[in-house]
Amino acid sequence: MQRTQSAVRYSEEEEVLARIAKALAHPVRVRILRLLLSESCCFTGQLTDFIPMAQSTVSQHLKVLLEAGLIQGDINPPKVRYCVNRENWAKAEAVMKAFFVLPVLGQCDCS
Amino acid sequence: MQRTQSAVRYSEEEEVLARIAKALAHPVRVRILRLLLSESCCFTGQLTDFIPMAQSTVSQHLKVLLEAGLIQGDINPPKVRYCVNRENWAKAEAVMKAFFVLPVLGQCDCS
DNA sequence: TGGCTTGATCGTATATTTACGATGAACTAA
DNA sequence: TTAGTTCATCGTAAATATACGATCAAGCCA
Repeated sequence: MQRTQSAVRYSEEEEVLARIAKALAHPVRVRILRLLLSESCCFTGQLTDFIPMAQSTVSQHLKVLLEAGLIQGDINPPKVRYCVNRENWAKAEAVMKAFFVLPVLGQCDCS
Repeated sequence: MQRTQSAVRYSEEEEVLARIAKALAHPVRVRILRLLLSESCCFTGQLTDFIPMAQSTVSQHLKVLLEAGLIQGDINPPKVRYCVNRENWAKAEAVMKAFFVLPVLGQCDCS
């Protein structure tokens, strides 16, 4: 059994899926995405009305989603309107689906 | 705009999805799951042959997946055989699917 | 101009994650 | 019993994530 490291290289799929998952890995970001998805259109700082957290914290989570490409912002001072990035959202869905579609093969007598 | 906190409560769905996503949020864990899924059956420490990391680190990642319920281990000393927990895997797939199935509603003129 | 609103960013504290080597526990084989 | 194998756990270091208040920037309105 190998016991030391030797430069880990991940495949594109591994990296991409992990990156998407990381963006979804906090309940507040899940909520933000659901709010953006369920509203008829984009959203603004009303987000902070639905999310009982400091404004700066919400902004930080928005940044994470933004950097993951899952949302985009329309700067319209003094307001900013956020919405789901449809293209990347579809990509994320496809990546997730492809991952879960892998069948659990064969029989296994694990306890 | 709200600027201070006031006890954040998340819905079950928000918590569950974030928990699953967190388990998938590292490329090595994605790889481990793919290995377990693609092999005809369970797996053992051969994992460390496919993953160039310290054995203790792989074990740590296995623990994360284990605690998320995505895999299970069959202790068969001195070996341990891991496999995907089919039931929870199906649940995870359902939760993910339900999340992504939310349509991106309406039109949006975000930049 | 001065003050208001919105929202990002900064500085900071704390918690969690990630990685490693070393060690320990459990069982097998000699 | 002794030695070897497999794998978890411990201890630790470094990086990242999370949350907050304070502040800054941009634009509005009076």
